Amino acid sequence: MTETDTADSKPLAAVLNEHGVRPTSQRETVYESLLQKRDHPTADEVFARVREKAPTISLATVYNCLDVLVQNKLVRAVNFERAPTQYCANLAPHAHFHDEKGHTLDIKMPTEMFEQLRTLLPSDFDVKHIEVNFHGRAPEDS
Amino acid sequence: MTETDTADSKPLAAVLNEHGVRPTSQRETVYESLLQKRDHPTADEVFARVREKAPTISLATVYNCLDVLVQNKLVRAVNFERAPTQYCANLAPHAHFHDEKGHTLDIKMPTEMFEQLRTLLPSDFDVKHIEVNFHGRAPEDS
DNA sequence: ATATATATTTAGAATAATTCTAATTCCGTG
DNA sequence: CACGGAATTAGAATTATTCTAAATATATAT
Repeated sequence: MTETDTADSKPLAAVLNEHGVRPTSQRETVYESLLQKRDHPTADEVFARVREKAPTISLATVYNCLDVLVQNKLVRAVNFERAPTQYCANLAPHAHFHDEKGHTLDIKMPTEMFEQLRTLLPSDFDVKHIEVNFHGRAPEDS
Repeated sequence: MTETDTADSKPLAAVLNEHGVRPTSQRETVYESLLQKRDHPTADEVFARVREKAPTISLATVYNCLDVLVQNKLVRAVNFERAPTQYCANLAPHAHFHDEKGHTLDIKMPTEMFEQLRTLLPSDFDVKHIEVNFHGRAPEDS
C-alpha cells in the first residue's frame, strides 16, 4: 500500500493526526464512511459499509476505531433508549430528533440555548456535555 | 393477603387504577419502592429492594412491572449511554444530571424551556418527549 | 535498512442487560 | 365454582458490546 489510495486520504490522515489519533487505514476508512453518509449508523452498519473498502476488517476493530474517534472528539456517540449506539460525524452543537424506527436527525441548536440550559445547574457542577433528544414522529419522509 | 398491609396501600392501588394499570401486589410493591427511594435505581436494584417485601418476585416480573408503569406514565425510564436503564418516579418536568459513577440527579426545568426547545423543530414534527441530560461531575457529595 | 518496542488488529469467546417462552397461577365474572 | 384472560415465574435466548490472546503493523533508535 504505497499510495494507491484516493487523493483525499492524505488530508483525512492529517485530521486524525491533529486530533491525536494515529492514522491507520482502518481508522481512516471508518471515519471516512461516517463523513460520507451522515445518517447516524450503528457499529454494525458501519461494519457493513467499510467491509466494501476494507474486506478484512473485523467488527471488533470497527468498535475500537469508533471508540478512538469518539474519545478524541472527531465523532459523537448517540444513544436512544436501549437501541444500539449510533455515530455522528457532525461536530457543530446540535440536538437529535429520533423516531420510533430508529431514524435520527440532527437539529441545529444555538449555543446560547445550551448556555441557557447550563444555568439550570449550580455553577460548581462541572458539566462535560449537554444532550438534548427529541422523540417523536417526523412528517412523512424527512 | 386480606389487608394486613400498610395503610397507604389502598391509595397506591387507586393511583394505579387511575392510570389504567391493574393493581397487582407486584406492581404495587415495585411502584412503592420507586416512590420511597428516588435515587434512579436500575431494574436489578429494584429487584433487590422489592425482594424484601415480596421474596418470591422474579426479575422478569420486575421488568414487566417497570414496563407497565413506564407505558402508563407513572414512571420515567432514563438511559445514559450504555448503562442499564434507570427508573424515576418524578413526574414533574425535569432534566437529569448524571456523573461517571452512574449517579443521577433530577434537575428542575421550567416548562417554558421545554417549549423553547420545541421551537427548534418545524411544527409538523410530532414531539412525544424531550430529554435533556447533563453529563459531568457533581461537587463532592450531592 | 534492521532490531526492538509499542500500538493496533483480529477472531472468537465472554459478558450483561433485557426479552422471550411456555407453563403456572391469579382473579374477576358468569 | 368453573372459565378465560391477564399476570407471574424460571430459565433459556438474544444482542450489543467488551474482553482475550495471538498475530500484525508501525515508529523509533541504532
